Parts: sequence; C-alpha cells; structure tokens
Amino acid sequence: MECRHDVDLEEPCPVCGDKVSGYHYGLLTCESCKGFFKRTVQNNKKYVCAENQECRIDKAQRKRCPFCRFQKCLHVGMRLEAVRADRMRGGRNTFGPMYKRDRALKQQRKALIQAGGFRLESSPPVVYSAHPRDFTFAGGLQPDCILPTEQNDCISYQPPSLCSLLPSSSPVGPQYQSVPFSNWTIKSKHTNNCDSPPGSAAATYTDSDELHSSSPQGPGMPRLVTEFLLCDPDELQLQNKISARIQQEQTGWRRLGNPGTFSLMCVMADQTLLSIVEWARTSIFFKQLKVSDQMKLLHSCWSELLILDIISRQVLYGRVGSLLLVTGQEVQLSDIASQAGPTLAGLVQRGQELVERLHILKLDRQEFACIKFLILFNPDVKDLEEHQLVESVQEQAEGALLEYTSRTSSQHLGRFTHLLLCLSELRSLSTLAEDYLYCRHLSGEVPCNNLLIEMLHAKHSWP
DNA sequence: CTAGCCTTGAAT
DNA sequence: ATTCAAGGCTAG
Repeated sequence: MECRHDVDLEEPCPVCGDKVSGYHYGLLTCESCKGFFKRTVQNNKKYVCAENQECRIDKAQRKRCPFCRFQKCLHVGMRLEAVRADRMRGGRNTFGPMYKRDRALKQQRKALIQAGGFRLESSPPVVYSAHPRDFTFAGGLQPDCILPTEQNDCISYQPPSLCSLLPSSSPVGPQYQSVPFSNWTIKSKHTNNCDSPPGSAAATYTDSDELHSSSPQGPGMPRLVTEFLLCDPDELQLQNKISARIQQEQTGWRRLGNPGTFSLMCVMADQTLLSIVEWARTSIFFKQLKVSDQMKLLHSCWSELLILDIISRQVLYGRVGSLLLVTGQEVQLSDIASQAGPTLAGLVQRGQELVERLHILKLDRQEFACIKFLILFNPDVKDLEEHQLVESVQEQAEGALLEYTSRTSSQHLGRFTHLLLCLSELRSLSTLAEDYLYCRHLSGEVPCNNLLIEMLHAKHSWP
C-alpha cells in the first residue's frame, strides 16, 4: 500500500486555504472563516474594498480585506441560511444529512481512487453525488422565497464565451479569470484532473485487469465506466456554487425590480451550462480534441446535455410530483403546469414522462455518465477535424454502457435498446426546448450576455 | 476584529 | 450516550 491511512479531510479551506475544522455553514471550512462568516452575517456587516474587489484571500492576508473575504465565502458556497436568525445554540440543522452524504461521498471517492490507482490531485470529481434535496425550501417559485435576501453588493459578472472557456492549456480568457469564478478557475487549471495516462496518445482504452477489478461499485465494473464517473463533477459543490451565483445575481437585480421566475430559470440553466462546459473541458478524451472540434461538439449537443442533467437529477434524487432544481430546491409540478405557458408546460410534461421511463429502467449514475459521453461524442457533427477519434470514443462509450448494463440487468439487450430509444426522445425534446428558448430570446425575455445565448445563436446561425 | 477554544442540544 | 455544527466567550 502506498497510501497513508487517513488522508481524510486533507482539503484546505476553500476560502483561505487554512486547515479545515469541520463543516460550517454548508461546507468544509477553517475555524476562522467560520467565525468570520458568522460575525458578518449575524451583525449584518457591510464592508468596503479599498482596492478593486479582487483581493487574494489566503491564510496570511485574509484579515486585510473583509469585503473580498466575505465575497469569497459566498462564492465558494457558504450558506447564509445556516446562520440562525434566532441565535439558537446546539442541535442540528437541515444541512445535517447533506454533510453526512458529503462525507460518505468523499470516502467513496477515496476508495475509488485507491482501487483504480488514479492520480487525482485536488478537487477531483466524485462517485456518488450528494442527495441535494435535503434542504428543501418552503417557497414556491417566487424568487424572493427561493433565496435569503440582502447582503452586500453584487459583483458585476461578465460571462465567459465558450471559446475563452475551452482552452485548457493556456490561461483562460481575461474575463473568466477575473472575479467571480476565480476559485474554480484556479482549481481546474492546476488540477487538470483526469490526465491521460502516459503513452496513450490515441483515444483508446485497454482493459488491463489490474484496473478492471475492484471498485466501490462492485467487482468488474468496466474500466471506462469508472473513468467516466470520475469526470463527473461533485454535485454538492455544484449546488453550492450555483446557489451562490444566483444569489449574487439576485442582489444585482433587486435594484431593477423583480426578475421573474423565467429569468431566474435562465440564469440557472446558464450556470448549469457553464458547469457542463467545465465538465467537458476536463474530461477524458474530450480534452485531447482540438478546441475547434470541442466547440463544434458542444454547440451541437449543449441542450441535450442540459436536459439530461435535469432529467438525471430527477431520476436519481427527485420525488414524484416535483421538479428538483440544481440548487437543491423543489418546485411542484402542479405549480409549473398552472403557471407556465402551454409550450413550456408541455415540454416539462414530456420531460417528466421521460423521467418516469428512465426511473422504471432504474438508471444509475454510471449509466448517466456513459450517456453523457455518448451524447457529447457525436460523430454526425459536421466538419470535425478529428472525426475518427470522436467516432471511436462514441463506440467505446456505447460498448462500456452495453457491458455495464449486461452486468446489472438480466434482460440487458432489451434494456439497452429501450435506453437508446430514450436517448432519441431526449434529442427531440432538446430540439423543442431550444426552439422554445430561442423564441423567448427573440422577444427579449432571456437575460442577455450569457453562455446560454451564445449557444442559442451558434446553432441558429449554423444551418 | 480575529480566531482558538468552549458550551449547547437535536439528531443519531 | 455520543456526535458535531451551531452560537458564545475572550485573549490578543
């Protein structure tokens, strides 16, 4: 064994890098940032940044700029709701189960990494995602119910364009690097996780038995499936990140009046899209592609991936009768049916039917992970420079999926076929959703200046 | 203000 | 009875 015993909570505080002392206000942080966050929220402190609101926060300098420190706290996903208004001591809050699952998840990841012999430095992807619906919010879709109010000024957010997001080698675009996403950017830049093994220039994986063996998922899981799973982002981090992002967006909007549910959903979709791009960018095989091909593939399948993301969340964690959002909140389907327009309501209805079909098939995370690659590596996309590589990956993903289903299901061929049928339904659903979004965009209802719009335009300008 | 240590108390 | 993330306290 090369592995030292408990590497347990090795991860540094996401705010300042100091030693983590436990879960505080939604995530693992150090004692000092816990205290700082508490004081700030409890006493409703307002800070001002003497510089450019982009101070670096580390252990040595964290005292220098409380404004930026608090900004970073929110940005990494510390939860205002976890600071108690009544100051009641002791006990447990609604985050309890979430912490528990996060722990289990980290443990599994560790085991998986050990089993597979992977070398993932920090911020590695994860095997099981946390169950996000634990902190159910009472509120419906009204934005003011969704997130707690106030807090300091919002950072103006310039969304990155797809091409500035994609290059993985060179430092990314200037906008992306600045303010809000800095923490993520830095992480992913340094950790380019799933690095391809030495000597495998081609996109081919051989199943060496050493890797084909044990994993937490059970013996003999196809190597590629494990590999795909490891590329998946951490659902809990994602949830925190997007919640924080939307919160900032809202504080910005508050000055301009009520944003409306649809705009909020667009921001959510936009942020999800960002995470999808980030997933792709750091994923095995995809990062070997030329950026031009990467862009073509993503432009072609973003809506499918987006809808698959929503659907997989429902299948894996959702409850009947409600829609589970990426932020962990739940919306009643009946509310959607009554409040949304007929087109949207129809789309949601159709999506829900697909969710039910997949639920009956009992799709798991492994299968969703394969399907994502199946969708991303679409050899039918026009003018690919590395068409063959794309085709090869799709075949391998399909093979891995087939192998995996045959191991978990007795009537695997029927199940596999059914699964592929679901994918074609997903495709037509995503086309409809795209058209719908595009229409609303044309009537000026989609918030401007984001990745969502860029994607919408890309497809409509490329016949 | 900061941050390390202490006390609480619902969930397990 | 134990856990452990909340809030509280207090030197520096």
